Amino acid sequence: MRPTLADVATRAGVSKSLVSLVMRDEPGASPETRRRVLEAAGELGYHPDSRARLLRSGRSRLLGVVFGIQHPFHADLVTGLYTAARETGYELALSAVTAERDEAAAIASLLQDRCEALILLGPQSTAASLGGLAARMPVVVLARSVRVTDLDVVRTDDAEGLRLAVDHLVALGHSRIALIDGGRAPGAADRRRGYGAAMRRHGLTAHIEIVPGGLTEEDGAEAARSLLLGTSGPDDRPTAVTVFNDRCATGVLDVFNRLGLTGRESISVVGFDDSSLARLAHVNLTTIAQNVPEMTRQAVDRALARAHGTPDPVRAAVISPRLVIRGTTAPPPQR
Amino acid sequence: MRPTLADVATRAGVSKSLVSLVMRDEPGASPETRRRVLEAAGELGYHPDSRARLLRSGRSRLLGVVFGIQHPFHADLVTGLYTAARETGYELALSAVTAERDEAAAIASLLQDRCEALILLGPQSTAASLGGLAARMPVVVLARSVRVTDLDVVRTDDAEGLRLAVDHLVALGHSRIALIDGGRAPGAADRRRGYGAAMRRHGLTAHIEIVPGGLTEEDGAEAARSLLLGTSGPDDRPTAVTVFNDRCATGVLDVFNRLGLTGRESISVVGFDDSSLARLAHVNLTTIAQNVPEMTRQAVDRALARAHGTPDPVRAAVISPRLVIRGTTAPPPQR
DNA sequence: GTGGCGGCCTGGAACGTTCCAGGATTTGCG
DNA sequence: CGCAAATCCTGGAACGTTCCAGGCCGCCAC
Repeated sequence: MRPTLADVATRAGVSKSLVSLVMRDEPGASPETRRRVLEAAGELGYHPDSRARLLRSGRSRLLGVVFGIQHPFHADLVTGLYTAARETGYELALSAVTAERDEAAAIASLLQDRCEALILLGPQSTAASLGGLAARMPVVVLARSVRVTDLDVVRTDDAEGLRLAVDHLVALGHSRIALIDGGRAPGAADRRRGYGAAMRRHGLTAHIEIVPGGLTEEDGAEAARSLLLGTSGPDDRPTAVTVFNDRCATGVLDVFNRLGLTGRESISVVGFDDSSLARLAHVNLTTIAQNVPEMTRQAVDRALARAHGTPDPVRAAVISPRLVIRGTTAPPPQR
Repeated sequence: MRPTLADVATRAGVSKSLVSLVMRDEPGASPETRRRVLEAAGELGYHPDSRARLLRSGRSRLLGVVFGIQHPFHADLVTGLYTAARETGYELALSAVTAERDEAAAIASLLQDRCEALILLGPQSTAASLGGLAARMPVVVLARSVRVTDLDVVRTDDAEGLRLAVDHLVALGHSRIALIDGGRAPGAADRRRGYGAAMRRHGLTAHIEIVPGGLTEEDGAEAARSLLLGTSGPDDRPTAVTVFNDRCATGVLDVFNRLGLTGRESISVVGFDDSSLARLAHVNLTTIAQNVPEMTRQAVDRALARAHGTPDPVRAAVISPRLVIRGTTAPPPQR
């Protein structure tokens, strides 16, 4: 049986209450007893039982997080959430969405844990069901835009991201710039809009070309092939392409490399996310970086504010992304 | 305030105990009252408080899982664990290791949750500290071999995996087969051993070549470059390479593709893990598949057996891997 | 001296559940 | 018809914490 407060108390020769004080680092115990209590706890290998602790204190100091375990960018976000939460003294309760465990199941399992708030990473649920959830407890949606009241949204300014990408490519001298799209993925619609607007602003309306893509390497590879398919040669193709996300962009790059598109045939590629993937030296992908530390900090802050009954009056935080120039973009080849 | 058992009880005009029975689906209530209770619970939006429930019942029905959030293969394992756990009626409590949150912190946070057992994915801790942990609670180590009593180990037969890889390459006609190594990573030592043994068995002792590598794409890319560096041409190189894991192998492939190593210069590549990465059509990596469903099922079963005081007498489950032939291996080019 | 105050400590009542012992009421059966 | 068994239900004691109301002591100021 695991040791309890009472065991530590008898061992140290004090009362349960005092041990409780010491474990929580609260004032009210002399340095000497404090030392004795900690020693006893150590010897017994005592760890406070969070269940009992939370049951009694009413507040769980727990933040529920729903994320997609196969999604590398979610890994970056969870990493950020952990550090943001640590500063506030809250713990994270993770619940993963997998191929065989849907979002509803992931959320349901957190509901039993009495989290004080829920942070959902790029959720797929309908606006209606998110609304229903938000009516029952504080909810923050991260990395997806959703028009529902009673919940906070923290997301990147996707349109601006694509403006940055297009501006960069135009500045390098490109005009035939295609977009490989994310379909129904969170943020995809905004990125399409941003792409179209930026192209038009540069007077490149005629060169707008949107290729269906997706979130995975696979989708990127397919899109890259369909981009080249049926073109008669380098003159008949975009000289640059901006891609829905880094993962998809590596698929695109892979196809380009395999086909040996270098020199006169080379095509610039811009990704999105600045995931750890993009930073790898051999990939070295120019990309639009989402501001993960800022996003995760805001998500945690807003979740807690809502939990404490003082929600931020501005429901959506739209964070500016930033362009990271690496090796996959260059001036268009002379043809 | 969230409704409690007592609220439901008064609303339905019965005792707390009765409501408790009904909520747990236990016999002992008439169909009619059962209906009334469920109705009352529904109207109030009642959800049982798992904390109180677990506190009282002593058993948490919770399995702690420590995993590396940046590690794609761990994502596959967690997915398997979820489904394995569901069949047993247990829930998973996830705790991630991130760049800024080490394994000790991940474990400590689970200790507070009174999990009935801990499953550690490829842990980095020393054998000694694992032993200390195992003395205090049931522990299963997954995907790493560790010589410690009082804990279960579930792992792939790494040596056999490399034997499969080498046999396959030899059958194709290769003799100059190099290994790109995983260094100190879990399983790496066994894979080195298996590689050496298989090469010797085929009389290829002279061709044994071990290149330092690692777990990431980056490590793979570097190893690939160093493999080619200083060789005078195709005749001076291995014709095949077997790589520590899929992630590292994609780095290797990437460099090979970029350098345009095709036809007469092409080099076969075998990965390890059969992660979702390898299955992508454009990567199409020949690899050694770890049997994830079997490993995760065993891990959960052994964790529970240990938790219930009936540990499997055989402390280590060594699962056979299987060769998955895809597109990155072929007979050596005629030179 | 005595009152008061601050620092240190204790006892016991919650928190929301489960579990146990037993109280009614009905049913079964000789 | 009576007694046992079965069925349905209730009350209250746990589980391991936190929190509140106090108790004891020594010290200082008047």
